[in-house]
Amino acid sequence: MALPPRTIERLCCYRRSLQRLLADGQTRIYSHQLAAGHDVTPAQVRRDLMTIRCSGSPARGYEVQGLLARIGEILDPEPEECAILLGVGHLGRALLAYFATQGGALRIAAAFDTAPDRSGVVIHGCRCHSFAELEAVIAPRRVTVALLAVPADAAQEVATRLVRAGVRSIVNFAPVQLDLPLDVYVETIDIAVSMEKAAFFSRVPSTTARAQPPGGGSSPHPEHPHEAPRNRS
Amino acid sequence: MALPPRTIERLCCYRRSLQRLLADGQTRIYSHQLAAGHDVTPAQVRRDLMTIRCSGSPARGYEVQGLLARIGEILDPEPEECAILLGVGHLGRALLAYFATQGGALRIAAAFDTAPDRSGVVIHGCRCHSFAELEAVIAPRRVTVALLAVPADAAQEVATRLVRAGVRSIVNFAPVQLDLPLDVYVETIDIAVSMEKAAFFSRVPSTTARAQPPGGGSSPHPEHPHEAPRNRS
DNA sequence: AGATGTGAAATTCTTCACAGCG
DNA sequence: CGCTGTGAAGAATTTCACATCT
Repeated sequence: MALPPRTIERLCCYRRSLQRLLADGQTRIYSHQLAAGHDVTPAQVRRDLMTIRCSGSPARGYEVQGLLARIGEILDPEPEECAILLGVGHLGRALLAYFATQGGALRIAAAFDTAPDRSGVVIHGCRCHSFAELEAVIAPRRVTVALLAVPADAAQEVATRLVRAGVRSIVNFAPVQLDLPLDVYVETIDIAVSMEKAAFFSRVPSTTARAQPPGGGSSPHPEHPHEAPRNRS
Repeated sequence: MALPPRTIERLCCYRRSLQRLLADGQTRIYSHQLAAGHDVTPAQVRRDLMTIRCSGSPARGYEVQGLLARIGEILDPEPEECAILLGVGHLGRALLAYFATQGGALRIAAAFDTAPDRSGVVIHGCRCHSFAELEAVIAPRRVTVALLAVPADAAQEVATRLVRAGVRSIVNFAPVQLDLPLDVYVETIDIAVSMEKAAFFSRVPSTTARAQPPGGGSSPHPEHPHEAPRNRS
């Protein structure tokens, strides 16, 4: 089944909440509870869960474990899948530190950098290789995702080489648009853009202001009073 | 004028290209050229530029400087505006390093951390303070954006305090949903989610496959053959 | 009463398609 | 021509609203 991109994103988020909930011993949850933690409407949660064919009971809500199992079926990589990191500068090291502790299902199996003094060393539990070894190191592995944290002017070249080596999906931290085959998925995380956006919306409080119940007066019957998320774009 | 969030995001990206172009001495550009570098259709570019009331000439395209000036009017912060950084761990330092060199218009004026050995030092040109000094340090400044790079379990507390101190906009790197007043803009950058999404779409090549010209045969007249972006979600 | 499940409506965003200009 | 500017169409996404269950 083909799932909408937005739904996938939300499922990732729901899952984190659900895992925490399960750890805390909560076994059931209502759509509005899950919605509250994620700036979405309960209707959105129900729709998302419906989309992945999860169902709950009006009396008891959804089973936390059931949701986690189903979301896991969709999101979990196969056990042998792994990620690699390209570029072990400040950002690369931060990523290694982050995934060394808080890491999800996908582990960073290897890192690569041009600087000779970064080759061979182990940083936050991850072995760092020279770029020359790229193909050799990833060939025997099943590398699903590459984290591209190299300088902007090297990003395209490295990305092209990654794809030639078989990588199907790239999380790109370089502030450039990568030109790659259509069947390669690219998710760009552009911190400067996020910051500019944030600065802009701190001045102009977001176009998509939540639609107030139209008409000036007090609407006599606000029906479901609890269906309102935050208003962020 | 209220601009759609997606348009704002694209304007940030266009601007970077345009700045590079200008530096290279190019004075004019057509919508399809700008589109090519950003995975959007020329129609989208024209629509975006129309939305911000830029116009070009059919013969010569758009003036690069004119576009930059207009985009600047929209995106540029006022000169005294600045950003602050919360949390000087691995990620925080990476952010400081990044903005020390490649920084845009908004400078990081100060950083904060709980660790005593990080107080008072200057990292990548940015002075690091103790959290106790937060209000005192930011009070005389006009802090528009806060970069929140503290551990997940501290994020909510710090965010609340930031808002109380007058911050209107937060770029949140912690993998938690912040509960804040509606008028505070929050942009969450969740690397784990991005990676899970990337892993998923490496397996399931994206719902929104670009619509092939329907009907099996060769369409006799594919009209504008050059209006096709990448297909990423 | 308060949930879920879900067609249908609404909204947001993108693309089409073409008039008009140079 | 090939490009801009743009109304109108089309997609994607979200929300409404209500039948239904417990």
